[in-house]
Amino acid sequence: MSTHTLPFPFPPSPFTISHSLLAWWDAHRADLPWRQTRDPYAIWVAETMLQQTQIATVIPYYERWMARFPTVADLAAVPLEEVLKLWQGLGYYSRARNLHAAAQTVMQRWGGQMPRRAADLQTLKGIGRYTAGAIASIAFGEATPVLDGNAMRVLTRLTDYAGDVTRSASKNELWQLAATLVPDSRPGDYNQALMELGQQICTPAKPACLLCPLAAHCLAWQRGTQPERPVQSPRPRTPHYDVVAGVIWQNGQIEANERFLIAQRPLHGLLGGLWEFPGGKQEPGETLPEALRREIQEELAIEIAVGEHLTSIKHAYTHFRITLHAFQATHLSGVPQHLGVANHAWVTLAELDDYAFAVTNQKIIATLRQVVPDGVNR
DNA sequence: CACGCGTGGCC
DNA sequence: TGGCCAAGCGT
Repeated sequence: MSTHTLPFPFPPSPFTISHSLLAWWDAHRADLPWRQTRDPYAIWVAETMLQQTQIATVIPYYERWMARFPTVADLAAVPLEEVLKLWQGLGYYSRARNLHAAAQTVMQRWGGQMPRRAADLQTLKGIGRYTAGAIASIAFGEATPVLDGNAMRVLTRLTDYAGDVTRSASKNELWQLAATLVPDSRPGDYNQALMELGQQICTPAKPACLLCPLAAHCLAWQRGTQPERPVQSPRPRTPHYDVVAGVIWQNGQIEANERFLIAQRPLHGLLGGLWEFPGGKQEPGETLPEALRREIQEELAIEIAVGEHLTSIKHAYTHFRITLHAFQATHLSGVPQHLGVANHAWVTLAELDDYAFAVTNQKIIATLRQVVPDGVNR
């Protein structure tokens, strides 16, 4: 049990809280794929996929991943392309790149064994304070805290904490509280119980306080302030952009084994390392075809003629929205196989399956498969 | 330290 | 519908 003092008064003893929580969890814990093992690598993969991502979304990705890369050695041995392909559609692609790089670090620097202590785990790329605590407590039994969005909601309500949790100073106080509460016995179970309480009972809207094992100790429940916790400063409104993409093929009429031009995005930044149909944002005062011609010229140094509109796709990212307009286009002076651009490829419709695309471009591909007649590219 | 980074579900 | 939220991390 940690001996840190709380930054605010909270009478119940840590043992009272952890004991009630563990009793509840033993009766109500969900059966999840990554809970059938103590393999630190499996826990690591699951925790990384679960960052900012819901359980139901993660499960099929986790199953595919563990079937394809059962050990850290398997992961370290494959090229990044294959890793990104398996991560396709899961989002936050730096997680996949970091997992891959850290697997190679584990092989080279740690002799193929995951480090056991939270402090050592946190030196690996993509493993921060939360994930280090999760792996160390669940796989190795270290009495170290975790604090995710769920735990933060539970703890702010339990103590009726009024600080703005978007500020890191507030998060530090809550980490301290979390550390105070972690028991020496079953710390991994306790940490999972804390998060699962936030997921199942202490939900953002309409928490089920009547079913909560901690209600007797909960200051927000006593005061009726659950809806006001946690306190968060509002996010700014999300802007909207119109984006164009060119599906570039050789002739106006589709031929057998028609090839399309795709480009790989830079390894860092938005959708880093993924492939896409080339294009970009529309500037003010530009028509969509004008924007497409300009973007293609800047990116690939070729001139195109913009043809038929194929589809428009609305998509919401976290901080902005786009409408992606896809056009058929043809290269005006024949199709160069080498563009002087490193990360591009001419591929058939069937070969598109080998590349990792973001969801917006997956939708363009789906449209393309309907437009291109059967028998071509098959 | 504030911000960029994906996608899907919910209302 | 747009905004909020989800087992966060790196810079």
